[in-house]
Amino acid sequence: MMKEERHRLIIEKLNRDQRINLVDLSQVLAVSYDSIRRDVIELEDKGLLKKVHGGAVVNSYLSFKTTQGLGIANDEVILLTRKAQKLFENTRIVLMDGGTTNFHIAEQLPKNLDITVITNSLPLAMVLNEHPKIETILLGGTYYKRYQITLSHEIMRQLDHLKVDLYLMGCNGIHAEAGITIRNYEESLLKQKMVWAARRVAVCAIEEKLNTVESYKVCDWNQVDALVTSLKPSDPILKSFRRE
Amino acid sequence: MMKEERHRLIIEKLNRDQRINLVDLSQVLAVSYDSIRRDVIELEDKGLLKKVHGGAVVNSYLSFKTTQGLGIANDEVILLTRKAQKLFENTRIVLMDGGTTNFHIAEQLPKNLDITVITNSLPLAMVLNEHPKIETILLGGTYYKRYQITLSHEIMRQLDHLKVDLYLMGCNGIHAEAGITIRNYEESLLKQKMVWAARRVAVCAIEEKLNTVESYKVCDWNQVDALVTSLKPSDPILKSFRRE
DNA sequence: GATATTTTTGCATTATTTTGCAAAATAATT
DNA sequence: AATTATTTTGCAAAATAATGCAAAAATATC
Repeated sequence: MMKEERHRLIIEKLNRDQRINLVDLSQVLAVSYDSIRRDVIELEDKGLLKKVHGGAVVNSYLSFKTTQGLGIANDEVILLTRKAQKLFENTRIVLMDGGTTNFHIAEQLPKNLDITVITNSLPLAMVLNEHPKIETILLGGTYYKRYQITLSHEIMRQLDHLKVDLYLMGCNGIHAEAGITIRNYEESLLKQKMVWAARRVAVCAIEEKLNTVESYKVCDWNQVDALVTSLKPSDPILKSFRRE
Repeated sequence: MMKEERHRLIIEKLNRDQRINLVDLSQVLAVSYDSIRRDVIELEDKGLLKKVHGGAVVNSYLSFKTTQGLGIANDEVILLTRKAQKLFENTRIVLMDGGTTNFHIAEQLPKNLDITVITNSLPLAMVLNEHPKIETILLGGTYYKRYQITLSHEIMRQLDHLKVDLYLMGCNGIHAEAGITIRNYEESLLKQKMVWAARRVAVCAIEEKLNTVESYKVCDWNQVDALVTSLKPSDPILKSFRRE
């Protein structure tokens, strides 16, 4: 039996029973305990289940559905979140705003990472419940249900007094000429301020955002210090973004 | 049976019965008394219940983790939330803090209610996603994962400039002599400020909170303008709370 | 089609976690 | 004060997890 097929069966059984047991599974699927264990590790990496001693349980077993509307990470996003982890090295205070990409990056941060995350995204703050060592600070303001973030003048004022090591920016469009653009005016103002408050700015984006332009500009491309994508650095799509 | 599965069953039973007994549980789940006791300790660490001599009771700050995924509020809470709706008549701006009771009240508000809710509770803000006409303002600050609320000096300052029509206060203990009390010091300071910022203060509480006292005092009983419980107004338990 | 390369698998060994037990300490009850 | 119930603590056995390694299988390359 092939690995992919086992993965499918494991997820199916998990959805039926809410939990699975590794020993049972290895017998039912007639492969070694180790293979099942490795399958479960892979599925956990993809965020499809939560491994526990003796088996696995569905991801939201005892946790609030923060993923409401945020969807399950696909392979491209998983690769992206993996690569993004390097940004957190030698970093103490990180600013992260909304968006699915940032959400998944936060979700996959190492459980013992000891940093401070400042955010205006409610789902992002809540997903960090599972990371006991991360200190989370939530920026207050009017709550925008659609994007599940807060926005306010108050935040602008708070950012005046802040200098963070890294700003992980979510965005809609990235273009070498047009710079970073998004779809919401209010949010673009906030992001400008966040760029200002950060020593280093990073953008993590899936392929479809590259070389696209949206309505409101946040900053120029040269104000971004790092771009993380799922592509190989040599990919021709990235050509226009190369500097020097 | 796996540990995680027991945890789920314990929380489920706790939500049904309001309290559980360790000896019974160890028989029902067919594991040793010690294992159950250790389970309960772990669940208490997660803030999902409160351990008492010989068993455990629901934690009023029971994170919505549980209520969301694992079944629904019980009859007492449903009756309470029904009655609480009346508080929102002729009200434009409401301050609501954390706690399951407030969460359920917010969840059950009429879909077309047109008010502004100011809160420091993330689950409460998110549950209002389903109420398109309610404007939500989130108070920012350090995020307390355990209670899923924010706390900060910043909030105190913001409340200085605020006068709301109604403050719906969550609490742990209500007593005619000792007043309103809770278990967390920082939070008690915030609640004091919220009382100050409100023209009218209401407390919604399940029966077990009546006539109990916790560590930190928020205010005197006579500072509370309305008490909503699942009991009939004539119930003898409410005798000491009667005024006039 | 044969060979090299990578991926997957099962096994053995070594940690780690979980579990149940029993003695001692503490709290509740009469 | 005596009795009973519950909690705490340390410990050893059992179950499970992690790791490194080599054989087998699948895939790519020539």
